[in-house]
Amino acid sequence: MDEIDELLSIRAAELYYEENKTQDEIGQALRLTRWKVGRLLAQAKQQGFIRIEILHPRARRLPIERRLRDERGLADAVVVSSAGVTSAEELQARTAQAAADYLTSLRPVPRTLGVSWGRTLFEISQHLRNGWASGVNVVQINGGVSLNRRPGTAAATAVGIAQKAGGSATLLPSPAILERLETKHAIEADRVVAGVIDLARSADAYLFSAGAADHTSVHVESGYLSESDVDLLVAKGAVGDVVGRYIDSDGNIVDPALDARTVGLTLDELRAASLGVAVIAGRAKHAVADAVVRSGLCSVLVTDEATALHLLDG
Amino acid sequence: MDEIDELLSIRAAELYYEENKTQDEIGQALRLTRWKVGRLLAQAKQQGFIRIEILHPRARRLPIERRLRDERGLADAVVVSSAGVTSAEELQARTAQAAADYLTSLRPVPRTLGVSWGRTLFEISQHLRNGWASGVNVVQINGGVSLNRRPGTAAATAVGIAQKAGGSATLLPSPAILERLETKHAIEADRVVAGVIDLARSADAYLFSAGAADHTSVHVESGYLSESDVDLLVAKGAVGDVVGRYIDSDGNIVDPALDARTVGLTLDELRAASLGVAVIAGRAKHAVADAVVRSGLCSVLVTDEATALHLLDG
DNA sequence: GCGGATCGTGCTCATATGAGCAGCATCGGG
DNA sequence: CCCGATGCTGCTCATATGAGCACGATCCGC
Repeated sequence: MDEIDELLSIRAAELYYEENKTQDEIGQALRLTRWKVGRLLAQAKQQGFIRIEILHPRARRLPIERRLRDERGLADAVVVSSAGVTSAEELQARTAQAAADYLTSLRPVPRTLGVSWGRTLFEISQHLRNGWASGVNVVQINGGVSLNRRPGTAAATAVGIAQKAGGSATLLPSPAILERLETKHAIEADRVVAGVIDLARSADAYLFSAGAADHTSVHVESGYLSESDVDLLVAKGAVGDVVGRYIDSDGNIVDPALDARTVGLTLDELRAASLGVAVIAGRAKHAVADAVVRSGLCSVLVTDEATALHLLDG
Repeated sequence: MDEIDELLSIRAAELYYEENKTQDEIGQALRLTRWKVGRLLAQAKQQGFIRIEILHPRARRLPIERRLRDERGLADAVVVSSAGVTSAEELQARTAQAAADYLTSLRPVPRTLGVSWGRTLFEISQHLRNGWASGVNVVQINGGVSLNRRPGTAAATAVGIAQKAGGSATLLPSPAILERLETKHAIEADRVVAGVIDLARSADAYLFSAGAADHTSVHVESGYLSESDVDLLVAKGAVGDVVGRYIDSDGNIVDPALDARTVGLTLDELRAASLGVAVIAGRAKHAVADAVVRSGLCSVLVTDEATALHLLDG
């Protein structure tokens, strides 16, 4: 397109989009035929001079979702728009809302839903509406008794999701990570715990998030790991955790010994699931999100625009 | 619009604008009639959920131009888009380009064009194309012999504009501001000077900018005023200058004594012109721009989006 | 200078969209 | 409980837009 056509296409776009003239009227104004105007507008669009944004907290970015499906092999993806977002909290809220919406629209409705816990999951539970489904049994897929602060959020999350669906929750009565391997084996040998884990393995769908490998992690907050433990994991290449298990950028377990002391579904079990919905948002989680998607830990990803673009460009 | 319709309108907008589906297809996807979809889209637009931007250095904001004409009584207005502008220089360049475009498209082509001088005018002269008009006589409307730095830009501006139009330039051989009133009278009495000013009074159109009342002013740079002179003018309420004459926010002369020593057209002569094009852009000039428009110094304004919005909101 | 290839143009025709209207549901006052 | 007012729905019809095509201009190699 030459200079003169480029300028004309801008003039045409102004009249078309800002003054909502018809292409015919624009043609008269600029002394062009309406077909020429149509072509100019098409070119302006195609060259990216026209930017159309949907400004709404619930807005999604369908073209990016499509690319995630096509280029990253995901079964499905939900990407919330970052347009107009000012704080990390707002982004987190939008993503949680989108995850809640996705869960609500799932067909067939899962009879058993395995869930992890953490800030993201808790927020999703709060964004779900009463009656989002009926008769869903929610089961925890990893250990989650908080040790110090915010006791019970893990339980509150699962129970909240279940109650709002008019179903029941099955809690995993175990710490996330145990200090000694023997204790972990003993806990797993417990009839109740073993039963819950079996139930978790049989879930129709899983909903989980991922944590960044830094000091803000819920595992540090909950007392399962110390800040220096996390530093050590980072030194070994950890980018974050999924259901309490720390992985590197290829999705491999960073510290097998630690992993062996972690209660709940293994990552391979999660990978084998037919429907695993990961909800991961925010700048801090770009690296984990990448690892999760690359290593096939989820089949569905709910995320924000910036994280999605990171996955696609990287 | 209730919550559910709002959400639907967002979903519809996503499919319509991002996936370019037809309203009918969207209807099928969302189980709505195509009329409902059309109404949802109209609502989304009307409620401002859809934002269409034209991203191009030459893009204008026609709705704002219309408001300037309607609400501020201008005969015409040109507002350049600020979208994607990163520096003040870029904004200045866009505005100068727009002014050059406006001048080029002026019908009837002015036979005599009165111009001021300064950074903005110089930039406009550079953005004009060779042959932008034919046979325009350009005449300076205020004194403009630079005293120290950048000698000759005032002359270069007028000559440049004239040459590119295949016409001639008539320079006003006088300083902008004289130190003594007597000298000013003497200069004005000079046959050549008086002739130029008479010619300037008879111009068909005027093109001028405005300066901010601060130390970056060309009058300081050129040595006509000291920094403390400007401080004094500001203390008296000056917001900026037009053709070397400092005005307050109502467009009144701030310092009549200084004004009497300033050579060139008076503001009242400028106000009486049938076509006066003011080109004013940038954050620093919001206040002068306001004064110029309020007091009717120009009939046409070329400016940037932010300045225009300032004029409309204030 | 000639003939083919290429491109842009303005048409025809099919499709998509918007305006306006009659029918129906919903709501609140009598 | 009834009835008119209100607002939403899905239609008809007019208009705006897009797809595809035939024509003529322009460019380039021979």
